[in-house]
Amino acid sequence: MLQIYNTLTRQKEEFEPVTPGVVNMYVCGPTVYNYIHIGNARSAIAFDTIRRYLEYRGYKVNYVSNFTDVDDKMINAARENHTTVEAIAEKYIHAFMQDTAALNISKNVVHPRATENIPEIIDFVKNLEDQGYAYNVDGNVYYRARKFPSYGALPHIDVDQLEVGASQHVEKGEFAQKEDPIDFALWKKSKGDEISWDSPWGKGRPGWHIECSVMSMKYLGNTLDIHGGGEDLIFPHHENERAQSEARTHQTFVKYWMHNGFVTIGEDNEKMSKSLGNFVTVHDLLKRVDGQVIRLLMSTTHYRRPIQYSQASVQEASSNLKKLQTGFNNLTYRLHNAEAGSDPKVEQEVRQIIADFTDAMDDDFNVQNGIAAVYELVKFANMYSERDIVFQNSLQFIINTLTELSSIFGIKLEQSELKDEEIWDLIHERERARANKDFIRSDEIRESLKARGVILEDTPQGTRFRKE
RNA sequence: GGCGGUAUAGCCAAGUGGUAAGGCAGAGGUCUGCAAAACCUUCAUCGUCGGUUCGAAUCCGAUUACCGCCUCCA
Repeated sequence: MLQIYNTLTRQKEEFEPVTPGVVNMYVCGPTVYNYIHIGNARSAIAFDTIRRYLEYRGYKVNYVSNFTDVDDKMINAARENHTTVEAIAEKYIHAFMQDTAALNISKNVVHPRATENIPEIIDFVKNLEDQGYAYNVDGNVYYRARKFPSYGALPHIDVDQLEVGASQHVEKGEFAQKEDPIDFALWKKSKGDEISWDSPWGKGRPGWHIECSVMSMKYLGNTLDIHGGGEDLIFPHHENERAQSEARTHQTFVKYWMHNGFVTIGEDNEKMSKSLGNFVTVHDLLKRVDGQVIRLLMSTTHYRRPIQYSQASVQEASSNLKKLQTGFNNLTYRLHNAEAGSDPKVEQEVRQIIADFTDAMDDDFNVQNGIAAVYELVKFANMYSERDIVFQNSLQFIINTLTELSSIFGIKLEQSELKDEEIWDLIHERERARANKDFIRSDEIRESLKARGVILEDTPQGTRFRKE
């Protein structure tokens, strides 16, 4: 039984999607005014892993993640770079696709953009206005938050105790126009020559929250199974989405609200964020760290807990990735002299590990215990592949299982290949030298290949190689 | 000020009443021509104080520290 922690109820709940066998999930994507940092990547990775596990469990997953390609930050970035909002969006959406590909995030994602859904956004806002949930003040349209009875339920905030402006991020002028400080903008009047669209309220552009309501329901229906994002989105972003959407449809907007914890950095473990300026972009990190390492680093802490980013944590992830890859490589190497048939005890053991894995992941995606099961499998595989006699089917079963479980964490395991004939010649020459006990020559070859990134290891079954 | 989270070995991190999973790093060992890889052994009484209980990392109370949200944020 799969259980998911729901931010709304603050409890783990049994997972039952609206339509049996199908999961409609929406994950808030970035505002594309900059390269994504590893905090953004954490969110993308956490939900990609969740998605892959749901698919492993047999669900058909419809996954939508937006690009917010118009807002104040976009406009400012365009202005500072003397270019257009569209050009900024194109540049960083392209970078996003490259970065997430390097992190092996599934490409099977619908990526709608706010600017491609303006008519739908206007319709949505108009509907809220007609229902009395929204009001127009001089071309700015606001949502009447108190009219939505459960406003504050998702973040568990008592609206009357909200200390307005406590985060010191509110523009002072904005309050003057609103009926109530907690109201929020659905549609913003354009200032001067900013990017804008015609609307019933004059030229303007969408507010921050509206695009997610519109696009999620457009692609996934009125009730989403899962809506995810970083925990900083709980309030106001997701609460406002919920208020808008349920006011519009009078139906439950989301069954399971899921929020990931932050990536922290530095001695104080501060939240990494663009506004604090303490961020590391994925774009830069990929220049010196394998995407798979980042993927594993982000995959091995429970999604609701913070992850500390440091050199040490990267190093540890790197060691663990190597452990998986080497184990896989050694296992695959044994195939060449395995005997036909299978050992039922192996299958029994592996099935137990799979059960442990599934039990862990079913508990709100407990990846630490899930990955522990994978390490257990690797240990078992290492012991098995060193036996004198191994069976082909058993070996293949372990290989398939290891490949499948690792892929849920976005780790692609592959056997090293050597296409360079010269290297093969050297390997064969070394085998002859060893047979003649010419260890000087054989060590020389091993050293020279190591310098070229090819590690040779002698086993009772022959010389095994892997790429460093 | 309101709300929430976290504190377990050098580091990361499981574990919700019965005498502390796993990983990284370290130490010792086995295997090997030597290596490498792998395997084996070894390494903590759970922030502090008090309480409940036959028994608590796990429940209750208090306390300390750190982090986050309170309309920029994943």
